[in-house]
Amino acid sequence: MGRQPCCDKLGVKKGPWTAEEDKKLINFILTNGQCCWRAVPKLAGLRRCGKSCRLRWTNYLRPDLKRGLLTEAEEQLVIDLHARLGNRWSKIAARLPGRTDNEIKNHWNTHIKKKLLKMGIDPVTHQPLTKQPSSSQETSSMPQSGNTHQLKETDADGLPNSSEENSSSSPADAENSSGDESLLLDTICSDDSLMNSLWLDQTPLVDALWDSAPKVENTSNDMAMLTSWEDNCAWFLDCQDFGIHDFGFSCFNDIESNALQTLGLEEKGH
DNA sequence: AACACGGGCAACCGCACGAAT
DNA sequence: CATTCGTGCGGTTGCCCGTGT
Repeated sequence: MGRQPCCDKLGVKKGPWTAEEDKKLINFILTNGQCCWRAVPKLAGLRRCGKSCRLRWTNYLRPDLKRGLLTEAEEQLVIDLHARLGNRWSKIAARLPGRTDNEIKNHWNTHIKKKLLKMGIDPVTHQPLTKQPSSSQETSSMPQSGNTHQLKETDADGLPNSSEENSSSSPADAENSSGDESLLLDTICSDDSLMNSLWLDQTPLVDALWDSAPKVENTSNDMAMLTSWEDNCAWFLDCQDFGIHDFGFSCFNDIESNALQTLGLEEKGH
């Protein structure tokens, strides 16, 4: 059963988004909410694929996005989550409100991977790189095998069993139970409360994370979050001319609780 | 100053999955 | 139950920009 393309390729614009298109999209979403992405381009007056609109919104335009480089703490959390979840970027991103899977994925590929390699850690398996050239080749030349293996051995949703995880008794842990690995994790996870939250599958860990982050501009203040976003998207201020505050911008007023809710739902949903 | 190269990031592509019909 | 549709996800690509020669 052949799938139809998500949109007719004819007349669909591709490539970088213009400020004008951004404005149109955000104006539409704020007016109508997120529903039926396929219809969005038409209704919003965009010559874009619905998919493209969704991506643009989720990865770049969402008001609750935290722009800028990942903090040290965020990076460490990503490393640790990756050790548990593998390349399930959306799951990892769900643990870092304000960050997108794409952003994390890019950051992983461009920064963290190298960092780990420098530290002598295999970014795929999270095992210390072995000296034998053949085995290191093995590990790095089977991109997903390690991860898929890990995934199969974690929960269906890829998250650790709360009770078992604390005692590092998961198979994945057993797999990674070399001294070096625990040393790495110890180094990474020096914050006990943070790690407890993590393994207990509690979203507030991110708050702890942000609180512990040295240069966090938003101290769980949603307006601060908005402000930082506005700082990064000067044009967004223009959108106020469209009457954003009139049509439901309040939906972003309680970003943190929304994020927590969303995360809770997501975990149940997946 | 000009060119080549590499890194970083935004965006696209194709597949998978779940809901709806 | 089979099929269709919409969406989400992960991998990959391509462009832009900074740096080195």
